[in-house]
Amino acid sequence: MTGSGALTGGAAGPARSGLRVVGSHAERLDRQTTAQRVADVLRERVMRGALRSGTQFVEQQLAATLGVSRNTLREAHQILLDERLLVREPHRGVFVRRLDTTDVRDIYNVRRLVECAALARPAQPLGVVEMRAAVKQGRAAARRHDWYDVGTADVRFHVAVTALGGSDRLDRVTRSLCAKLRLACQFVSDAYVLHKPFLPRNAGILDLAEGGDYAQASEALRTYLDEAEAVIVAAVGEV
Amino acid sequence: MTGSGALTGGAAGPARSGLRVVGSHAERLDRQTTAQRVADVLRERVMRGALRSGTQFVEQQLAATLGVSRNTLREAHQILLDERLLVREPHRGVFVRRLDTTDVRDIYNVRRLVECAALARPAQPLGVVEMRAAVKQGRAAARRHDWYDVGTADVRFHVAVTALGGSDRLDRVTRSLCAKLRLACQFVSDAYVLHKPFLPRNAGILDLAEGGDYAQASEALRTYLDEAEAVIVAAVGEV
DNA sequence: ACCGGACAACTTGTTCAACAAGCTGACATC
DNA sequence: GATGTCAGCTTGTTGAACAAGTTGTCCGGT
Repeated sequence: MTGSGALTGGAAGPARSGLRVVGSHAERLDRQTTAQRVADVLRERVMRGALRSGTQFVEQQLAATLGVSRNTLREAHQILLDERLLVREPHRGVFVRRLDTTDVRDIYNVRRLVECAALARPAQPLGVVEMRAAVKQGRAAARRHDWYDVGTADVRFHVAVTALGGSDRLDRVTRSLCAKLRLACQFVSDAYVLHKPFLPRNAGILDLAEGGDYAQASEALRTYLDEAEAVIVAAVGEV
Repeated sequence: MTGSGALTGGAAGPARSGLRVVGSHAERLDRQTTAQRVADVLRERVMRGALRSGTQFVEQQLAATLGVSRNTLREAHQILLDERLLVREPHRGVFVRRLDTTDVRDIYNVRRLVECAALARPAQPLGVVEMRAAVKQGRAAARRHDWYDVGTADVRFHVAVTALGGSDRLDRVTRSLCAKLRLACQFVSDAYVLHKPFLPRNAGILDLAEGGDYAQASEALRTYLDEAEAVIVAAVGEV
């Protein structure tokens, strides 16, 4: 161990101290393996756009700078490979995934199906409080002109919408799709254009949901997704 | 390398010879890494029920019998871990996942959403030929009393249904959920009870779809899923 | 008989060094 | 200009080693 300490990334996650009320039947302790932490660090870098689409992860070099062994790094790669943030070309290397317009359209098709269904017939209406928190976080980030954080808040909002449906698995789908979409965000010339218009939209959807008008909220969400798709498809298409 | 040859699994996949028309922008060659092949072998064993839910994968021993190194085996584990067929308890080991009734219900919720939507408004109606092939395969397997293969055909049928929707990502979701459900099948006392009643159901859904009555086909599918859920929940619940 | 602590055996977590397999680009050849 | 060869580099895989953590056992104290 070189002790470079490159792994002391950021916050390890929300609300993690002492004993946890175990969700259903999951991990007992939140201790993470090194490979998972490495994956977290790399995921964050990729989503922030620090590693552009298409750049290669060179094992030896990356392992050295992160202060972990090549084997451990490879385990981390496998995690991100499965999340489809990276792709592996045998004997050539792993690369940050490139999304094309087909990918973006497919992702939005799935999001329309999943999110709109959850919002139209919510199984856990109490989830709106999380939506509200996300809107608040987004506004605060916008005031700071921290567009990455605006994006994070947006993801949080849409995961919250999905959570209304009460399915852990669908939550994971939305989270994963939003993460992948961030790969495409780097093609939008400036983040301002990408995120700003969608803040009031989320707020509008929240209002409708809080008013109990889920049908109309779901419609508004569909419009949101259509427009977001158009923006990103345009950005990706002109590369 | 011990040369035990334990990895020479089964068919590497369908329709793979010579040059392929590259799907969209994916792998150029179908060459697999050793870890992937190991993962394939283990996945097959788990789904066949050869490794019961809860059994531990002991690394040293398993690596030896498979004729691969511990590191490679760990990469394979990571793949199956990502697919959530296995769970890891830090410093204790990886285990074949155990599904509870909550899991089963959630899985069927997602399947209802995804499959019924695809069948109700098919984007690629030509996909029915694959559905038909799956029904045929299922009947043939039933005549042979090969209930595992009946299950495989059933998965194929429902993936085909999902494929009508035209979304690669949703296909993967269905495939993954069906794989996980197989973990629960071992709790059904005999496979006959589990699979036999659903053969004619699939055939009925196929008839409706071929007749162009997608709305009613979708309804029939929903009924199918409701009943299948009940059977498996009952089996898992009484353990 | 019950409790808690020390301890040994074992498994997983991680690293390291080495070599085999396969890709890439440069150079030589026709 | 097209093709073949070769060296250099990166990834794929292995085996051995040690650190860290878990589990069960033994033992003395009460």
